[in-house]
Amino acid sequence: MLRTHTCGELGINNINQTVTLSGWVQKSRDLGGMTFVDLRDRYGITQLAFNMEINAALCEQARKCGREFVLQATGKVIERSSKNNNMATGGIEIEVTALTILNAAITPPFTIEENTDGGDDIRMKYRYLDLRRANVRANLELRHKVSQQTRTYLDSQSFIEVETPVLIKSTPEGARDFVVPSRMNPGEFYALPQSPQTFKQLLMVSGFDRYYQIVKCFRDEDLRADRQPEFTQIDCEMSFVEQEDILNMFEGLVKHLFKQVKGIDINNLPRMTYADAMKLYGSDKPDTRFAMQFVELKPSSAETHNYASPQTNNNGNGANQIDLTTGKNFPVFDNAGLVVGICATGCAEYTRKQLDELTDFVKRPQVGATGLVYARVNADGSIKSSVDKFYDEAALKEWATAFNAKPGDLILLLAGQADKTRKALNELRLEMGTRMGLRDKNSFSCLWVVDFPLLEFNEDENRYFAMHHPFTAPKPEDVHLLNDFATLGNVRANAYDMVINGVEVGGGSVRIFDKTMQARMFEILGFTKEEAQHQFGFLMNAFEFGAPPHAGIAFGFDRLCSVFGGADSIRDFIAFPKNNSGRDVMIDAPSTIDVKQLNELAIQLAQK
RNA sequence: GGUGUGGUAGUUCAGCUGGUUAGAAUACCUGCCUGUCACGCAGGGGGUCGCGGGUUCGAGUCCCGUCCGCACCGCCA
Repeated sequence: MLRTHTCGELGINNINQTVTLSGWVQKSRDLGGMTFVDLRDRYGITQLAFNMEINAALCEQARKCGREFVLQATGKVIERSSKNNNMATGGIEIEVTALTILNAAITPPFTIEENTDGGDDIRMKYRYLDLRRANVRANLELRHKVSQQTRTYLDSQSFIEVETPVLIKSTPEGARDFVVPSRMNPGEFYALPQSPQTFKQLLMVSGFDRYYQIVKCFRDEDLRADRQPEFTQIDCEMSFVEQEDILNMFEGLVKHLFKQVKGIDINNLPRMTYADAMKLYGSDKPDTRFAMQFVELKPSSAETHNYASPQTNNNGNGANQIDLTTGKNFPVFDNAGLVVGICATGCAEYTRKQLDELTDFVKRPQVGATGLVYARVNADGSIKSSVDKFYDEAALKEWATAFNAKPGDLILLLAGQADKTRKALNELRLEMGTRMGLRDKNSFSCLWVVDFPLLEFNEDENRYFAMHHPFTAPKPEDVHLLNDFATLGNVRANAYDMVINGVEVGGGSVRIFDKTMQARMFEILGFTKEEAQHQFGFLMNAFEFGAPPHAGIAFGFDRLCSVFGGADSIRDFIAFPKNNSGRDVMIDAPSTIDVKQLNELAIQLAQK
């Protein structure tokens, strides 16, 4: 062993021991007569002390060691004459008697510190140096803990981990596949799995009634801060269960993880229907760390959108919807499919500039609103709005009542086509939450969103797509709606998402396990019998051999880790992530391959 | 495919309506310094202003094109 201890463990109790440490030079401070070197490894930093009077040659040697040199130092643990209470080992230092330079290093392109001076680009190019930084290392340690505790919990619940293949078959539904050419079968391709979905269902048919796998999945779609082309799922499936069993089992997993990894006890997860989530938050993944729920003002010509009436409303007070009948023909509102707003507590003092910023925010193409109407509730109870011309004091007072707005509050309203307006208000709500400091990284609000629609209509292709995936079972009470094209959009599924702090961390469904129903689903999704047989025949065949009722869920493991770590981006929870364009800038992938390889694969590149 | 934003020293950035020799901090190098821990002090080196074209007496700055980073929209069953 090249060390007796790590750089993070020595303290006042080790005084007078002779130890050997190995690690990297974090920093060296040359004071002339003496030199201090901070030696770093995974576990911490320990100060090495060199003194010209004690050993001049050694001190000279220490001076030559630059940042990131790899050293082995032997010496005596001594108590510091001036202690540093900011570091774990700050009470002691090593009076070095022997020093070996195990390896020299050139100067790194950025500082290896928590607050590095390096930008994202250069950090990714030298990711192996970036990973030396304590906070990035801590993220990977967190990831390790989450995976260990996931295995501990699922093992305790009799789940077994089964590996499924990575080279599988391409299917047209869902995300774009990454494909891999087959040398032995010229002209044919494997696909990398978007998820092990069909395999885990086949494992249910095989009788492995509790399966899980922490598994890499691949989707060839554009990236985001929270989306990578290869990512990791906690993939789970159970037999002989109903939706309720899944929700309880995996609520248990999340509670276990919060307790073991973060030391936090979380309450039972509330359940919100998809319809309520859309109506109250304009999103199927609401950030419930703060309320600020939507309140609808009903214009005379409101279009109908049958989101179920919510059980809760704004802070439990006020009406969630009031008639906008006292208006004096404010055309924007009168012609809108939906007038909906939020109440920002204590924001009545917002300046003109701030309100203009908010208006610009909602008018960005990514948000897409055409304008923003505000109403301030002044300290004396009077109301000043941007539409005073159209609405009298009495009408505005009705609004304030609907929003349960108190003096000092600010009401923000958007109007337009219903779905787009809800979506835009969702963005505004999150922006206000951020501005008002209501989205604390260290507080966690978890919930289940349930009763998703089974199908989603795509106007471009003029057909229905599975909102979750084609193996999701409709709610039994809605099955009759499948018989009429006009009511397909109203069919609800036994599908559920887990949402933490506005992040969809997991989702799943009760599956179809009946061949006839599965065939019917493929038919609704526009598959011919032949296509369905060709692509998913193996699954429907399996269903003929005694498939048990089953259901499952998959968690986005990288996202779960980033939520636990309080970060918006998943990249720093992945050791070697891809950049925005799907490139690994460190190894410079993807890359071209030579003609010989292409010939072996019987592939000819298209001429540009 | 689209929108926004950025690209200037090793690194992070400043650089106004175009106008002397492009700056700061930090890092790096040299010297001094015996209790530092963001050590201090003195000095020094370091630039294809992403790339290509254009306007102009003159371009880091203006225009056009292009490449790249980041964030977002579309997309992500």
